[in-house]
Amino acid sequence: MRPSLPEILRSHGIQPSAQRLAVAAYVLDTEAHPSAEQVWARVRERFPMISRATVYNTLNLFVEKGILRQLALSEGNVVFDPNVEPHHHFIDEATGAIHDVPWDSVDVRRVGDLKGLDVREYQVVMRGRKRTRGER
Amino acid sequence: MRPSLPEILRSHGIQPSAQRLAVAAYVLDTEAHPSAEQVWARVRERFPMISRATVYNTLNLFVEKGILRQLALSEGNVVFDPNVEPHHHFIDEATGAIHDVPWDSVDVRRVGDLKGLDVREYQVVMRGRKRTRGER
DNA sequence: GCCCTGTTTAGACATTGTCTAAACTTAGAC
DNA sequence: GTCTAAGTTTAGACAATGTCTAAACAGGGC
Repeated sequence: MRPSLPEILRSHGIQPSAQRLAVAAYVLDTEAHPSAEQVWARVRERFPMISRATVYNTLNLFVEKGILRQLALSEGNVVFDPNVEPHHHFIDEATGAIHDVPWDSVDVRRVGDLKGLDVREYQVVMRGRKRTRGER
Repeated sequence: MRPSLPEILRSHGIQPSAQRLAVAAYVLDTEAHPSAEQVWARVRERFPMISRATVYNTLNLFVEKGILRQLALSEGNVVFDPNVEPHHHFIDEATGAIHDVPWDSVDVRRVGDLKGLDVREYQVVMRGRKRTRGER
């Protein structure tokens, strides 16, 4: 069973507040990889008085505390991902949608062998189209 | 021997002009992965009357015509790369510098096997530090 | 020379994000 | 319950990056 939102925040050193919970409720439970403006729009539906600055502050705080990851994959789109475990990304060229790809479904080798480079983390970024229907 | 700049532009369907050549002279011959503003600053040193809009137009045109690639790797930084062949990227966390990594120096397998995804292109994005001295 | 087409320009505008100072809320001490 | 200090939120100003527009400006073909 998943810990409650206030527990998740507290366990990462974040003091819960109504605004932070509202942001967390949306952003920790989406696969949509939303931008900051999209998060603001969504949260405002249920919490119309929340300010833009608070949403930005909160997202940055969550990233800093490690419950969210910030991604910049396609041009000019910074986006948030609640999946902080290592994984890859697939970008649908038709729609721009970003999908997570499980770590184990791709083999990457020899990354550690690059001379002169101390690679601390990596991911494969893929671009293409989602297949229609069940082909493959 | 490398074709002259006007030939490169023409062979990609771009009509050469003084401004386009000035942008090309810098951006096609750098490994620095500059942003649009950096390109503007650099080009202006030798060509002080060039406008910002022209630099943006020209870079977008070059990307569209395939002599330049646009990258968005680290947060909020859109950057240009004259290397349009497949290759990977390494981002130095200390400096933010982006380095090209040759395609063959990393093995990636099973990318084609992902079900539901038709992957048309991919790259490995690595983050870490450059090693000091000759270790490894 | 004169058109026509394509290019360049300055500045207005849009979008995304940060900063500031004041107002507000909370937790804990009393 | 009240007080205070610390932390949080707010609106709006500001900054950085990028696009758009309308006018000015080549340059080639006639």
